[in-house]
Order: sequence, then structure tokens, then C-alpha cells
Amino acid sequence: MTWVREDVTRGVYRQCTNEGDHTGVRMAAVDLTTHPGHLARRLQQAHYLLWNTMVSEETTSPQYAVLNTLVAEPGLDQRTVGERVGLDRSTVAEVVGRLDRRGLIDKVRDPQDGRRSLLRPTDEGVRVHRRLGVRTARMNQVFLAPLAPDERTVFFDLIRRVADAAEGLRNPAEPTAAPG
Amino acid sequence: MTWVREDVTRGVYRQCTNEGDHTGVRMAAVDLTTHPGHLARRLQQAHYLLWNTMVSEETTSPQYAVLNTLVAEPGLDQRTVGERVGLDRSTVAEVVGRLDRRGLIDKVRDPQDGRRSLLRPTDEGVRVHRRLGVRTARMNQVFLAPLAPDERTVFFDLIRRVADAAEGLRNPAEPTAAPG
DNA sequence: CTGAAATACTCAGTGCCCTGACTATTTGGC
DNA sequence: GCCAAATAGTCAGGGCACTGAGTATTTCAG
Repeated sequence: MTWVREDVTRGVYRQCTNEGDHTGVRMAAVDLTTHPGHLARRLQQAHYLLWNTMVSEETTSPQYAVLNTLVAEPGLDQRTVGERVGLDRSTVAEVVGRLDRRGLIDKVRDPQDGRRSLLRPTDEGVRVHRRLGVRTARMNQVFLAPLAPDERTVFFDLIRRVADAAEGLRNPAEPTAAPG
Repeated sequence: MTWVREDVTRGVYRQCTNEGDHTGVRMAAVDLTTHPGHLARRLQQAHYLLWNTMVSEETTSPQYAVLNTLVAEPGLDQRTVGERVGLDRSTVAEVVGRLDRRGLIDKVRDPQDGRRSLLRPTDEGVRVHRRLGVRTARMNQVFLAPLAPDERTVFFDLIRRVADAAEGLRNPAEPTAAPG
């Protein structure tokens, strides 16, 4: 695997000194296209772009996700919303703050538990959510167009499994036996 | 309230008008697990997390990508680096700025073309790149552990195709015929 | 009842990521 | 040679995403 890119005009000293096929320890640079993290980033950027042009310039995808959760379950607190959509406390606070400022959700202290903020969409929030739903569906069509129908299923399955597993590493499941 | 899950392949939004009850409440929420954008975001977050714990806390994944590109092709200008790793001009400028401040790369004006900044890794930059390469490989193993070897190939292929296609929409290939 | 732990949220700080406006330089048509 | 277009980079501004520290509230052991 050579992967050298020749014909560089300016003074470039290349350090791919692995002429022979020794232990192969020498290759300086790696091929990013086989790095899942790099692909994940590119995928998200691609989506961001499509969302921006096809769905909305003022309401972002995470904002829609939060709104969607609150339409399904009005009255959730911030922590639970974050759990549902996969956002940490700080990020959820920011997103909620923006939705609140724009009048798309209501945010009130829970009288039963003064620590919580209870969230529910306003009428306007519900309208925005409904409107974006249509556009989002259209965008997903375009986004997934390169994949055959059965490939899309696999696509979802593989990504979900990888993401779930990594999240699992973060929150180690409750140990059944209590340690010391 | 039923919360149905059906015909997942298209990420279509679901409109369940609760037939049974007479509350007049209409439920119109979507199942986010069938939205590629949502999955992409979760995947990237999962990767970010793993990177942070398994690879480095000071050098981020995009920084490593830039460093990697410059190790392979020292002397590139910012625009080209951005093209290689998939970052826009502004982001590349930020990342490059941080790498420069940390002394991992050198940044000099091109004497041949005063618009360009030419970038090359310093000795320290090369060392950091090499060290992170080992850790990155380990991390990728963990990240991809949930997938069987042949599934990983598919994983890369599907994501790449979707990302490439969306990027293609952004930069519409030179139209062969003059537009109207 | 009281103080410690747990919980929900806020705030400061850092970094990625984009757009749109702006500057500096080079290039190309005339 | 000159001026307009193209190109490379900077800067301001907004949004997502995380960590770590701090505040307020609730819960629970003693």
C-alpha cells in the first residue's frame, strides 16, 4: 500500500521510507476514509448542510429534536429531554433557552420539585414542529437517496449499534452486585 | 397513546390522531431513531467521547486530521488542507491557529503567491501525530467492536456514499451545458 | 430535625462548524 | 498598464457540544 502522492512542486521532502515490506511500521500518515470518527463528522456536516438549505435556517436539527420530544411528551423536564434526544445538560439548556426566547416552548418551575423546569410547546411551537416535519421528511429522502431501501435499514442499524455501544461505555450499566 | 413504529425505511413522520380517546389532542411526533441526521449527530458525539477518553484531551480529532494531512503532504495551503479533511475555510483557520500556537505546525506566507499560507508539521508535530496514531487505532477498535468485520466494510461504504452525495449537492459538478 | 449526598440546573471556558462580509493578492481581459 | 474577476485568508456572529465548578432544592441517614 503505497498511497504516495507525487509531483509536488515545492520543496517537499517525503518521509515514506518504507520501500521494502518490512514490518510495515514506518508509514507516516493514515487513510482517514477508514476512520469512523472522520466519516461521522463528514456525515454530520453533510446533514447540517442539507438541513440548512432544505428544512430551515432559523430552527436547527437539535432544536427540532427537542421540540419533537416535547410534542410527544409535554411537561418533561430538561434532564429527561436531554436523555431522549441525546444532549448533555449544558447543551439542552442552551437549546431550550433559544426555543424559549423564540416563544416556541414554555418553561416553568415544577411546583412539586423546585429543581426542575417543566417544558411544553406553545401553539406556535406545535405549528413550527408540524411545518418542519414535512420538510424534514423531504430532506431525509434526498439525504438517503444514494442508498437502496434495504441499505437504509442496514445504515440505521449499524450506526445505531455503534452509537449505542459507545454511549454504553459512558454510562456503565448498574452493576448488579454492589461492590465494596 | 400508542406511539406506533412502522415503515421505518423512509424516516417518514408519523401522524397518529388518537382514534380512541376524545381529548382532542393530536399527536404528531416523529421517531427520531429513523432520522439519519439524528443518528449522525449521536454517532459523532459517541466518537467525540471515546476520543476524549482514549486518545487525547488536548488534541482533537479534527486537529489530528489536519496534522495527518500535513504529515502526508507538507507544504499544503489552508484551502487544500480543508479540502482534504472536509473543513471549510473558517474552521480550518481556527484549527490551524491552534496547532500553530501549540507549535505543532509552521505557517508561512507563500513567497510565490502572497495569498497563501503554507503549512508543515514541526518535529514536535510529527511526534504528536505518531503518538496519536497508535491511540487512534486502538480507539477505532473499541468504537467498531459492535460490528463484525464485514459489517465494518458496509458501514464505511454506506456512510461514505451518503456523505459524498450530499457534498456533491453542495458543489454541483460543472454543468456541461450552459445553464438557461 | 439536621447535615450530607443526590439531583436539576446554571455559568464560564474551550473547541468545532457554518455563513456573510471584508481585505489582500493574483490573474486575465482590454 | 489597468481594472475587474477570481482566489486565499481573516473576522464577526450564531449555534452545537463538552467539561468542571457552582447554586438551589430535595432526599435520606442518623
